[in-house]
Amino acid sequence: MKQTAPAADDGLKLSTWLPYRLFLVAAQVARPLESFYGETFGLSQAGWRILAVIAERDAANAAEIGRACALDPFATSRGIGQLTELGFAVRRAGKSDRRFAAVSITRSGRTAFNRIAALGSAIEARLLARLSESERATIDSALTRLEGESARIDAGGWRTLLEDAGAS
Amino acid sequence: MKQTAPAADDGLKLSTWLPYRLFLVAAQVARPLESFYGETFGLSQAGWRILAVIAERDAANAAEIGRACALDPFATSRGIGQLTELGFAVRRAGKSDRRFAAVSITRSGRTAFNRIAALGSAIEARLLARLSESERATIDSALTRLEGESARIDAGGWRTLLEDAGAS
DNA sequence: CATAGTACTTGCACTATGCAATTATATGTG
DNA sequence: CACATATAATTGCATAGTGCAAGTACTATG
Repeated sequence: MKQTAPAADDGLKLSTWLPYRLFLVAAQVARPLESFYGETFGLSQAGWRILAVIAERDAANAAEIGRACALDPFATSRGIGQLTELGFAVRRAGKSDRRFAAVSITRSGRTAFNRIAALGSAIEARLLARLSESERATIDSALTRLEGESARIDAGGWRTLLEDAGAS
Repeated sequence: MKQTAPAADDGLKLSTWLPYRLFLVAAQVARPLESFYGETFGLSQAGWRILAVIAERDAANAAEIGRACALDPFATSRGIGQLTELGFAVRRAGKSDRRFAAVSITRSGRTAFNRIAALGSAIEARLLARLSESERATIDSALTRLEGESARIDAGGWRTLLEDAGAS
């Protein structure tokens, strides 16, 4: 009476499945960066992403920030809270409409950002060094399309995915 | 007395930084899959990854599983615990050395795996449809190198990264 | 000027995670 | 053969992160 079933199945192998491979690289590369800004500044992942956004976009409101770094409004609000506590950002009320926050990076926030960004650039350089010039170009253009398609997949939800697959 | 500093900085832009772009695609694509196996089977992310590993490798021990899906021993143990509670896996003691677990997928585990894998394959197909044949080949070979390099980056930690960058 | 709507925040319950300590087993040593 | 040491896996507990309901502050509209 055999209980287990090591038999034939759908051919999905984690190690060759594209989304998992992307995830693996992203996760492995994020870990050292995360422990750096965590240990050094007490910053969370959301905090770092928001810091990076307000470093290039002044007086952003919470919704803009959330969109730019794929965070929901709650996480965004908490991340901004963390940054203001650390003195890396300031919240002011919006100019015309005071419901909108106007979040700006501070001088010490920019200093922190530059230190983290240096590490981030070093990581990216290490990765890019493994690729030829033409590979970089291919990946750059392919990633743009994959970003778009993955956003649509996400927006559609799993029900849509099964319908589409069933209707083949 | 200007407190904020929207001035020049290190040129890191989140939206063009390779690790973030990989993360974005992986995260957006994982969300619908995650809500599918979460709602349908009450499976966590770790649970799904372990299920995928034991679907292709019978009688694996916890360390093997952890390595194969990049989970630490604690998360691995808990994931296996979840799978056994759901009836998707069984733990037995190792044959020669009883310290090693021998985790195997059950029939209902395989059924669940096949349903999730179908959705996973549909997602991958949606992504691949956006790429040409030659792009797929380029990305496949590039990802292999990026996986290796990111593993080294992770293993080295952030101190190593700064040393290397400083010694340029 | 009350009503509804928007942008954001907070509180609270729930979940996940990290790490110390524990269990069970195996192996080397006097 | 006892005993210290090592290894694989698990569990307990404190802490941190998340999701969602409700709340605050403001604006727009009939």
